[in-house]
Amino acid sequence: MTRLDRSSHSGGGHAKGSRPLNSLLAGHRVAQPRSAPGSRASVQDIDLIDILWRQDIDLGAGREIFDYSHRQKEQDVDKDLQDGAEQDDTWSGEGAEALARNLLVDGETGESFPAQVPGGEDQTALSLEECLRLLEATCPFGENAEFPADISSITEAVPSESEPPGLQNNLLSPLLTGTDSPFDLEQQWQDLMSIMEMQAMEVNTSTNEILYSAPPGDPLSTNYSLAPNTPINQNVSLHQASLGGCSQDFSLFSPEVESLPVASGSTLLPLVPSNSTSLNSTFGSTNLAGLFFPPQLNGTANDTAGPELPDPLGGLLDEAMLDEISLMDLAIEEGFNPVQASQLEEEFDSDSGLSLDSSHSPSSLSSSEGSSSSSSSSSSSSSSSSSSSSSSSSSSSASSSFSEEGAVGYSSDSETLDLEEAEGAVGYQPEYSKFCRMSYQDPSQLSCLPYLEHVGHNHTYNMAPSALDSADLPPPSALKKGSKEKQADFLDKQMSRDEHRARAMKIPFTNDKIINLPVEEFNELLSKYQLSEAQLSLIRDIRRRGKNKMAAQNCRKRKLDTILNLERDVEDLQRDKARLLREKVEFLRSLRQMKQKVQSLYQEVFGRLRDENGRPYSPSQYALQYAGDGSVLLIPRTLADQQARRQERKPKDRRK
DNA sequence: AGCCCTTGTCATCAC
DNA sequence: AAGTGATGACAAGGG
Repeated sequence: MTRLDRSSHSGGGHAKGSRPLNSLLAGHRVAQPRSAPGSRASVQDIDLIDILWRQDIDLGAGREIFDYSHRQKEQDVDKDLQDGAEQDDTWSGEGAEALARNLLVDGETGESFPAQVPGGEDQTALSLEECLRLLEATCPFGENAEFPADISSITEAVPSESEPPGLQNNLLSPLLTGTDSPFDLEQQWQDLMSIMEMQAMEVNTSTNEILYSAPPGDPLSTNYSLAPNTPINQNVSLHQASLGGCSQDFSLFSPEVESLPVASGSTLLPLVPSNSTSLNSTFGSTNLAGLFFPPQLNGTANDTAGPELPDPLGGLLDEAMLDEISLMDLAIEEGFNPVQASQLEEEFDSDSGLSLDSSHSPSSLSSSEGSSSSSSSSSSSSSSSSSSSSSSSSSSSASSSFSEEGAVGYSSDSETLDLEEAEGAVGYQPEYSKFCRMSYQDPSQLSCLPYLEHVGHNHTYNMAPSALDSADLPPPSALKKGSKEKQADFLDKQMSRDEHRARAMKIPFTNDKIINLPVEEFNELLSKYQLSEAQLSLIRDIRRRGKNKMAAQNCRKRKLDTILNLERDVEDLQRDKARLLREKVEFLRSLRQMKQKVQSLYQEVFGRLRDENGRPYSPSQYALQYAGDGSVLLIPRTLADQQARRQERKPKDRRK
């Protein structure tokens, strides 16, 4: 099924695609007087297509396009395409033919109605079920529908006889203004279109269906056209949407617009409307204007304006549209990939923790530690909290849990040691190596540190010689070859400056104790020995430096954790945003479909109604109204207008 | 030799 | 007030 096929069905189909509008219009004017009463057709004569025709008429397209006689010429589309001049004649003939077929033409709107079916009431109530059945029966949008090959025909057909001359070209205007849109918007929109396609949302199908049946002013369709390959339209719509208040005036789904793409964007430019009122003018003949347009849009409707039944979905759509646009923009900005997002969504659906505090964030995981700590047996006795942390973070964050550095005491709740793998996968080498080195600070951990680790970069000045002896023993081969002197040199190199100083000052206990003992025990230790002032001073410096060293390491770890957590938070937010965008698009699509059904139902029901004389009701004089109990009432338009105004005021009052 | 990274250290502040 | 942690800044060592 091609877009072309579908398009024909809606407005295009009626226009029989290629029929030049000027010819259609001319023919119409000649053959179809504004009022052609007297012609009657029974309900039986009305086939589903007829109903759809009327629907399309109500959609606001020029009635010429939808003339009944026109429909009969559907099969001649190809021929019409080939010979436009001939179509003028054909059209004239069709108009006459329409009259001959006893079509009733609305005096104001020019809509043609199959006349007459006995039994009609001013107040006609139909069950909702019945209406739905009718709707299903009329299920429009045949797959084989034809798309108007000549876009100009559509655009030309837009202006109808009932429209003010100056407004005849306005139907497409909002969309055509897209030529003014910045290129980036166009590009973004195209990107978005591709995204939509990737999501396999069947957007094209649903959209096209709507496109060719929905009234041009349908707010829903207006801003959410997902049909691809319509750069101009898309561009405009996005642009307009960004303008907020103007968004409602545009109809991306309007048949005219959708049919634009291939044909000619340039030719459509002249049709740009001057203001939003043009829409109402365009749709003046439709009784759906009120139903499918936000009330405010109907404010300037002329006498022939359609019923002003409030659109129950209008308000929702308005907000939704704007939000949607913004979301789309965001998504585009960030290169939202729906496919990836969907995949990730499942994986991270529940994971949207945004805590930036490394100490609390589940993401603050010590991956490097996991690897390094395991090798370095990092966690000392004081590394209390680390072990308890069961972070779920599988992310690549190399955030380190300081649990192994018990002495340091930095441990985040979320810290986990199972990040080793994740980090390795990520390849965050700097941190990894860093953490490996960091973990040795706790003397108790040194026993597990790889020997080469210290050889390469030994800053364990505060390590007690005894600890170094056990932890930093050279490889067996070295021991075999090395003499005691070599060992001494090696150990000497392994000692930190403070250790050297302590040895030089003949401090009677290890730096490890000096640094890690609690204050009370430390003081007890000092009291046990007779130490000089120099020794005491050195010991205090060693303790201070040792603690500060660990503090610095922790500080650096925290800093890295924070950065990593922030990065992951950004990723999570992007995923969430993508998911929300997808959901919103889905909701909007559903809403659009519902609106379409309601619209079709309205047309179907209204088209079948007949007064006591068997004549159809004029859309300009009557309107259908949904009752609270599910029934549908036929009420005078004046009454409907009043009610619509009332409902229009309510929201305003609420705002106040 | 210069750059970058890691680590230690100091100074300072806050608790 | 002392002890300790946190952190910016600087310097040294190593790749």
